[in-house]
Amino acid sequence: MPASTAYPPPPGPYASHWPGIRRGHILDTVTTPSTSDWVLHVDLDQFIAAVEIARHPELKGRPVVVGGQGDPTQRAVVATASYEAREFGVHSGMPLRTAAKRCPDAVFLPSDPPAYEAVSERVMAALRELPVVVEVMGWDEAFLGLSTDDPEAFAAEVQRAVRDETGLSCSVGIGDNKARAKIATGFAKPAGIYRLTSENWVPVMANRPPDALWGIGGRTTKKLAEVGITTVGELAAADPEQLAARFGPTMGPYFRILAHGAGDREVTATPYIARSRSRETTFQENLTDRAEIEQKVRELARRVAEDVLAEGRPAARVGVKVRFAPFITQMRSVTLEHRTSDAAELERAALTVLNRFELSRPVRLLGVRADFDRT
DNA sequence: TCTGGGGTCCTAGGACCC
DNA sequence: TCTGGGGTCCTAGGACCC
Repeated sequence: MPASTAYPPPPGPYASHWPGIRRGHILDTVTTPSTSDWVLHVDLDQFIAAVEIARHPELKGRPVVVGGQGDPTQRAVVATASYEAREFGVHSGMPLRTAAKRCPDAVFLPSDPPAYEAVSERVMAALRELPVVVEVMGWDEAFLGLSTDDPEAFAAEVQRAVRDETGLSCSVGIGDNKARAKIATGFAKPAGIYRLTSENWVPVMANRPPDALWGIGGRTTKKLAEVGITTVGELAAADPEQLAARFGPTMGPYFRILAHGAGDREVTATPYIARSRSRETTFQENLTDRAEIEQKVRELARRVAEDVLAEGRPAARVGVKVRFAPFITQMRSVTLEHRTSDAAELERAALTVLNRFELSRPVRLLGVRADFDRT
């Protein structure tokens, strides 16, 4: 049984998922890249399930569901479902219990993060062998920056390299920036190649719902619908002032920019600097005993302290997260008087913050977070 | 659908200060 | 005191992503 049931991406030096557009940035909304300047987005197909199938070849062709301890009666969710399992409506984030109901014949396997991490490293190493800049975005995806006159041929070479190195299949999106490359990958799946640039952006995207964009999810799509915006095309044509009034001065105009397909095209291999480290646990049985709750917070704080120490920079804030039954989440935090990496001090701070909660309901999750100062 | 774990960034209100 | 206006910091929560 793995000690951890962590889900991708693991803590590590990964790039931010924030597409990186801010007020004041000059945006490239219409230009076509020179023929030799491309962003590729590589995404492994059903990565976790594929790793498991690779080491259990007898599972090939069967519905496979990976998550938690592999026990569908437990409180846990699906990390990845194989394409066969997806046919039954099983998808990532779904409770294992629900997955078992939808697909009773599925094989349930425990999540084994170290195994996925090891395979991921081989994939990334294979990508780095190519004449590209590699920006890792998680266990199973990366952006590549490169120069070529034939991006499709290069994408096929990427697929070949990954398959030869690891036996795994991947999809490749080709774009004139990161946002378009990322979205293109979705159209390439599985095992395909797709190109999305300013040339075909409007015909491909204009009639899709806003959550087809990277950075707009279900909540925002719903709110946009309330003001009559139901497609990417409508969002692209919306009044920035009105969007700012509804979604804030940064997010409002930013959504419109996303709808134009604009975005950052800088791919960087520079190691990522973490802003925070956190640990959290959902309990199989809710906790009600205060002493036990305190004990769990201590344990989490010590694990966070290890991560802080490994980071080599002191923590500046400590936060505690409590999820009460049925599913009410609260967070409290403090700015430390002085920064520290000391486990005892971080533990003490976490307990002080815990004291500010009213622990009158059963607790289903506890979490501890340390924030670093941004420099 | 009884809903994991680890992150990032933005927003908004209040405190506090000049 | 029947109270302006701007700036910054702190904190809690929301949304999104893998």
